[in-house]
Amino acid sequence: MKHLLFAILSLSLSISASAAICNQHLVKGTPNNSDQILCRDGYAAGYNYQNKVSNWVAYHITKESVNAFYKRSNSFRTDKDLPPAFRATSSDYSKSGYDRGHLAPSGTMDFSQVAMQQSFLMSNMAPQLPGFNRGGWKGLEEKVREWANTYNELYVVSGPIWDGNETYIGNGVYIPHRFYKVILDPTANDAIAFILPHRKISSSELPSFITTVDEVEQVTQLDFFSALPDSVENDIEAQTWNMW
DNA sequence: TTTGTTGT
Repeated sequence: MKHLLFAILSLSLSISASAAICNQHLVKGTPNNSDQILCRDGYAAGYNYQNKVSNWVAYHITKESVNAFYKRSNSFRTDKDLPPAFRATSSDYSKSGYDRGHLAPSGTMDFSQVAMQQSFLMSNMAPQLPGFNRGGWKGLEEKVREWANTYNELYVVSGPIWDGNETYIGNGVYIPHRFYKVILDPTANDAIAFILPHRKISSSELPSFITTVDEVEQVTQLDFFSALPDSVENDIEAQTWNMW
């Protein structure tokens, strides 16, 4: 009986702990329910069973979190929290010509060893061309870490844009034609958004991909920052933060 | 590289 009570207590504690972790990243709103929401220390993800890639990953970062770092593990792991039929695996990507590109970046999730390791779950990956992943995509995330230093605290949501005629690698991992990133400064209530074409891009091209949160919502059918008061949400989503 | 990967 003691053991049973202990088991129930631990289970409820672990459930409330993971809900609390999700709450931290989703406090400004959940973009949509997707097929399954995954809660990690460094980010929350809305996973797409059909495409085997997350529709969105959301992460709250601070000046402190981006300035702490653990050594990159490079240990990519299948996400066992997903039903087996819908899991992407490293072998899907192997010899495909595409990188296992992080949606929530390792370099931003490395404030603890656990958070860094969780960034290597395959549910946080999308097929990305090397010239994209190691070029402009990486450059934009470096910019995000700089902005976290400048503005103290940010909410970021990032993911693929699906247009319905993608091809796939391996056992059905779909290749996005475009990717988005939306960034909110909760202190000043300012936002900026990017839509990046999935091709080789350099960091110097990034300013040409700036757009509004409204535009990203239109092409993804997601709803960002819905927990903000409507007037604030409408205002920030229609303009671009002059931060570049 | 306080980063991002693949292939041997």
